[in-house]
Amino acid sequence: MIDTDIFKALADPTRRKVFEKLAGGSLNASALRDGLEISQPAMSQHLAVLRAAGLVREQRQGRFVNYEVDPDGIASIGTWLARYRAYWPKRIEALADLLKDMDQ
Amino acid sequence: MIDTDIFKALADPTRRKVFEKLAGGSLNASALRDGLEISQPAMSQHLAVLRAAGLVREQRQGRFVNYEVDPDGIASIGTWLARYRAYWPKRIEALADLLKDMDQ
DNA sequence: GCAACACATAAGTATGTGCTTATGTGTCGG
DNA sequence: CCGACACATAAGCACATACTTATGTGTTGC
Repeated sequence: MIDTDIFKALADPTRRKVFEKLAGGSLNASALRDGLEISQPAMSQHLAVLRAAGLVREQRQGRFVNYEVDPDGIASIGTWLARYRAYWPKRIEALADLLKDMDQ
Repeated sequence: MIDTDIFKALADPTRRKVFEKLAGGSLNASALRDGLEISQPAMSQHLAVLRAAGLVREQRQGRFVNYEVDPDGIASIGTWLARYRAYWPKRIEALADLLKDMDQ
């Protein structure tokens, strides 16, 4: 299950913080570290998990590796969530149609 | 973090299957078992996790306990996902406004 | 009342996860 | 070239998780 990897990846608070940082723009592994109190290997491992889940993608630039949000991961969550649209507040049932568009 | 509980709960494939079953309508713990090869205690424990995460709510009926999807849990995921709307396909950027409505 | 039922909880165990320290791989500047 | 740098990987360890078997709690029908 690809969903398993995605949800597992997001189940860790540190990884969600990293992901949120990347949502603000592309950053390399070192830049991602400051603010968060985390060792270099730990960050590297977290990024590997996010990458394997399809939530993040990397782009080598010399000796730096730039990470950015992978829209495919976000889209997967959207698709999963769309299956339960019956339980979203009624006001936004129009959402269903929009999500259907997204699947194509 | 409430998000941690939600993502952890959904990271388990069995729990996602249970949740999907409940999305089809309210069911008691025994009814949830058939189809899935899972012991009674294991199901009970999974339901406790889903309940603690706010994804599911229970309703005692005599000696049965009826479970159903809790819309609050679904809404929480929607709210989380809304923060990354910049990375959704452009076509559904209108989604952002709809999600904003949901927060109230 | 009491046996069968529906479910929860306790305790033990195997496996998974996230960290650590140590080391490896590739790149850059002088 | 070579030392400093940016990052990945390996191995070990503490703790969490998902299961098991056994037992507890409350409800129902006879």
